[in-house]
Amino acid sequence: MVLFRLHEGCAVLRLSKLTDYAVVVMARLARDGALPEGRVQTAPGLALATGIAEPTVAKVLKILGQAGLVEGLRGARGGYRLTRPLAAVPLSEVIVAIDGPIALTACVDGGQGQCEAQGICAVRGRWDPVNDAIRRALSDITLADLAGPTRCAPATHFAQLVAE
Amino acid sequence: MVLFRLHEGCAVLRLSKLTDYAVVVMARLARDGALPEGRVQTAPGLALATGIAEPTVAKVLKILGQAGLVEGLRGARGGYRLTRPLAAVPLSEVIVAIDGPIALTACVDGGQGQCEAQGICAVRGRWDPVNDAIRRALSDITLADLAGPTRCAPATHFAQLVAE
DNA sequence: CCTAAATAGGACCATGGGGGTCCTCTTTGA
DNA sequence: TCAAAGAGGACCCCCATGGTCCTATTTAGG
Repeated sequence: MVLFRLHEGCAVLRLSKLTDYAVVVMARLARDGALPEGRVQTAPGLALATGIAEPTVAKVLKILGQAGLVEGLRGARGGYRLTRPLAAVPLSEVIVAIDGPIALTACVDGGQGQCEAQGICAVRGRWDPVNDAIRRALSDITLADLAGPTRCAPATHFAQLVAE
Repeated sequence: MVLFRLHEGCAVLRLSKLTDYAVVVMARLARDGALPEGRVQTAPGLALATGIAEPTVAKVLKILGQAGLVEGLRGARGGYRLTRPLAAVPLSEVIVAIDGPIALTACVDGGQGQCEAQGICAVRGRWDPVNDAIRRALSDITLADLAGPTRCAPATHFAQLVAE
């Protein structure tokens, strides 16, 4: 399972800040019409719109681009746009793009040889139902469910704004 | 959601090592008959049985004791025993005991005033379905599901054993 | 009554992974 | 030809976690 701490020390599950940013940035792209075949939005512009630092926005967009979740157009008048509408992007895909595969323990899928060789790990394999449940929950929710019809800012960055 | 990294860098969701240890230690308590009203098991003994460092085992047991998941008996011939059978302990309770409340973002439950004051966070509140789904998944699985009938070692510690 | 064994409850420190920034190269429209 | 923008890295700092240790308290047993 993923526990999101977000530095408030109140939550066990951690969602990486970058994933939080990614959701916000993609929601902003959708809001501004940067949809497939639509007009693009620049990283500096998205930084201004969301309040997230520009280098960070650029970093997130590059990662999302590698994962195919956004399309980057280079050169002057370049920018980014979504490759799919938000409703077609499960949250799990964003998490995987930013943080990697979703699993609770290292005892998943791979690593069988190790555990069996030692023969002391009876827990091995039993985390699978948990992992599956988590993955399913994350796959059933799309970015359209998270992004409201209006503008938004990341929860984490918001805390920074308040603190300043 | 909770992502368990476990230092292999392959998983997005992170489960804290201490939680991993807690599951293993509690499973060992059950295996050795340290059930409610049963005989107790000492921290040093559990350390030997599980291969986890003794100070770490002691720390985990103290935390579990504060959460009421185990009962500690002081003095000579003292030790720990479970307060409930494993089948009555949802995984979520162990996670909460070790890491704190389970939630994906800080935008949950509390913090309403902040977000509304700023008026820029449209995502707020929309994480709730995700959080609920995760909590539900973690609550539906008990330690009995994770702990096999035989002995076990934590996945993380196991990796250390292999590496050495 | 005294001692040993064990828990309770802290303080304390090191480390590594993530967040964040910056630099260079490439592409492309005007 | 130039400026704007993405692509792809390298790089650094911070702090949360994991791990250890110390002291006080409790208690069985001789």
